[in-house]
Amino acid sequence: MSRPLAVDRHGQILQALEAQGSVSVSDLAERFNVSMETIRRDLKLLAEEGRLVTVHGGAHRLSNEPSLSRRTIENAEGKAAIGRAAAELVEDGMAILIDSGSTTLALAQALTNRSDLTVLTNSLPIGLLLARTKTIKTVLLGGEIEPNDEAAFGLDTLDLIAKYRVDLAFIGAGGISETGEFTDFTRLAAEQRARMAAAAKAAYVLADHTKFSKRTPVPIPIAPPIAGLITDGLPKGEPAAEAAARLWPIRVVGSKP
Amino acid sequence: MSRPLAVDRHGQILQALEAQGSVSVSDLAERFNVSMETIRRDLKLLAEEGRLVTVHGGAHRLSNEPSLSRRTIENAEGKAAIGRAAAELVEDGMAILIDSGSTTLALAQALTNRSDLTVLTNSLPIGLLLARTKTIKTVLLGGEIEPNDEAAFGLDTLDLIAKYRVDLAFIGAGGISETGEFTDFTRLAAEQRARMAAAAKAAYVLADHTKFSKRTPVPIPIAPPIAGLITDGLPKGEPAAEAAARLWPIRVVGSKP
DNA sequence: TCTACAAAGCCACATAAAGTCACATTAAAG
DNA sequence: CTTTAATGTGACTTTATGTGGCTTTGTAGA
Repeated sequence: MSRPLAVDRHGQILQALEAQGSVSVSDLAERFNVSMETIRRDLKLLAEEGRLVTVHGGAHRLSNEPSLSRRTIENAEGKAAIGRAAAELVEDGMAILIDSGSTTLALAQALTNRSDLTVLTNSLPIGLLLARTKTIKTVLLGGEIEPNDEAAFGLDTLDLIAKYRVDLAFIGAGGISETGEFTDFTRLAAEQRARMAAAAKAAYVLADHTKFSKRTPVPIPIAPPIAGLITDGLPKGEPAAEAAARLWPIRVVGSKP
Repeated sequence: MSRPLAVDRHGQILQALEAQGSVSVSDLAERFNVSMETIRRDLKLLAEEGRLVTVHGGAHRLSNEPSLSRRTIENAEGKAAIGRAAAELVEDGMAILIDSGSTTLALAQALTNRSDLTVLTNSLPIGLLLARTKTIKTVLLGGEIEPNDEAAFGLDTLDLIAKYRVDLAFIGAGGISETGEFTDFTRLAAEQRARMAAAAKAAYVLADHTKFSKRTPVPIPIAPPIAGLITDGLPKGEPAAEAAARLWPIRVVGSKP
């Protein structure tokens, strides 16, 4: 009777976690025929490596909870200021496009008391929020839903974007590179944001100051007629901020170092 | 015997809240098979985190209360029974299409613990609910958002429907005519539901017993290969119910007069 | 508007399951 | 055969949940 190696068990725990979102100590103990204490030690170890979080009775994956809801809270005031500033650019009668993300959600929030607008978005929370105003015509750009973003991406979304022309587009970004370019997590998301910008007469990128210290792998191939970047602060001494300042017109709202 | 994790319950409570706008203590206690006291403690905890507000009898989300929530509560048990019955028809690996509406939302609720499914829907609450499971691939059929339905309708939506073929479709209806036909409020919605049914190998209509006494102007031009109607009761003496019984295969779940 | 009654809420206590820690035991490696 | 890392065991603590008595709230009928 060969006992399975501990490493195998760790791998399988993570796999189960990926599949189910959460695991219980007692289930795992039964499954691997080891004591609950052993499982607890496994989970504690994996938790220290930052691969899961332990809870009473078991563990659940970390990426699960702090998706959009947590991000929304992060630097809420800064994002709200950006949202208000962006909303001022929107005139009655315009058709605009709003990308997914917590910063762009702040823009949608700032638009809720407006009327006579047409808003296109791939974000479900933004779509719901604006549709409920009943005064803003809202078009949802469909596609495959990305759970972390709570927004649609994919071929269908690209198709739909191509069918519309809008006055303004407000784009988000995953991060900003040392060269001042906007970057994203995936090739698809980057391409999609670029197409959104291209569908508008003028496109603004909304990014709060925390983005300047974030690096994500794929540059967004955004076309030149970008109207500018709206942010709540340019961190001094941050190369990404200085490079971006040379590259794009920047509007700083509120006051962050 | 492993007790389900408390955190999972919290997550699901928040999900249900997002989808329905409000939840009741007694429903949740039944759903999770725990005492009402436990649910109260959960809600109190979540309320302290600022993720919901508790009210007498349950909780509701903080932001704006949606028009959908009220309808969801109307005959909630009947709709839940229909949802569970419909969920049993869905097998692992299937691609299905779920129409918008409070009854179809109950189906989505019943599917939240499933995996290896692809779900297409034009409903924003259903899309959000299922995407958050992370185990169900969700495609949102975009288009213009109808605020009352919180769902997409229009040319774009029809285009997208045409691009897919699914195993099963679950369709809602605004009412049922004296001739037993399903009817809807607008020409567009009726056409769209018919196209949804046509995109599936088999289509079921989900309608609770209250629909038999509702009349809406536009018949849904649904094609013959409809697999049947799932309802929670056929009101006796109601001409619409008797006509429908002659027209379609009907499955009655639960027990309503 | 007032009253009565059922449902919901609250609190204190009981209990079972989960967690922690120290120490014993086992199995594999040198 | 010893060493060492992993695992099991048992005593004790903490947490989660349930239960019963009592209070509060909502609502329907007088």
